[in-house]
Amino acid sequence: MSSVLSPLPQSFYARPVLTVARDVIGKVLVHVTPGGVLAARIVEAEAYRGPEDRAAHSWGGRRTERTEVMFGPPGFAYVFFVYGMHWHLNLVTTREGAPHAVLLRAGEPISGGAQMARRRKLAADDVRLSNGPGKLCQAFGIDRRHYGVDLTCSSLFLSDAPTPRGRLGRSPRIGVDYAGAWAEKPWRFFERDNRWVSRPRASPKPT
DNA sequence: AGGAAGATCCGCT
DNA sequence: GCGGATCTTCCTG
Repeated sequence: MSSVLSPLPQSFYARPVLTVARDVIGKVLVHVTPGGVLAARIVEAEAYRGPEDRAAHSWGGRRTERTEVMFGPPGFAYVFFVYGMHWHLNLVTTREGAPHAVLLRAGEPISGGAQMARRRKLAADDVRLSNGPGKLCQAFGIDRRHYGVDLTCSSLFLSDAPTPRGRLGRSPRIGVDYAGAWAEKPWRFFERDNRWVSRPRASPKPT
């Protein structure tokens, strides 16, 4: 049904970043490719709220060629490259001038599993297909070409959910230990008891 | 001009 | 659990 695979409007993104990060859990990420339609329920996401949030790339008002899209209107894709080999996908939120974004960290495949498996070199039922931000992008074929695309009118978009989400979990964000007190903020949201979540619980802290 | 670090993943122990 | 892979981006000197 094409009705369940239509882009959410800009108004979905034009809200506080923590609200969007929470509400995106259970929504469906869709990528229409020549090889077929890829779709996955988002089960894990994180909010990044520059310029005050030290964990955000837009921290301190850093406005560069890379972060530029975050300073624009909501509903666009912020795609960046890390660790020399991984791409990450963010949703720009809130309003123009507020460099806020939601990182999509994991998804549960519901369509196009064969293509995802081919890209990931795994079996179609392997949880490692998309249980992490880099894995999700590789499975979906997302890279620099998707930087700045309008998520309300592109082949890449977020669709409303055909099924309700499960219980919501919260924890500190992953991999931002360098951010001091900001690293402790519980700005990671995930669907509890879903096996596609990258880490079921918050990572233990050293004493 | 140079270098350090990174919103990670994978394979091995 | 640990370290290597791999390269873009940004800050410093």
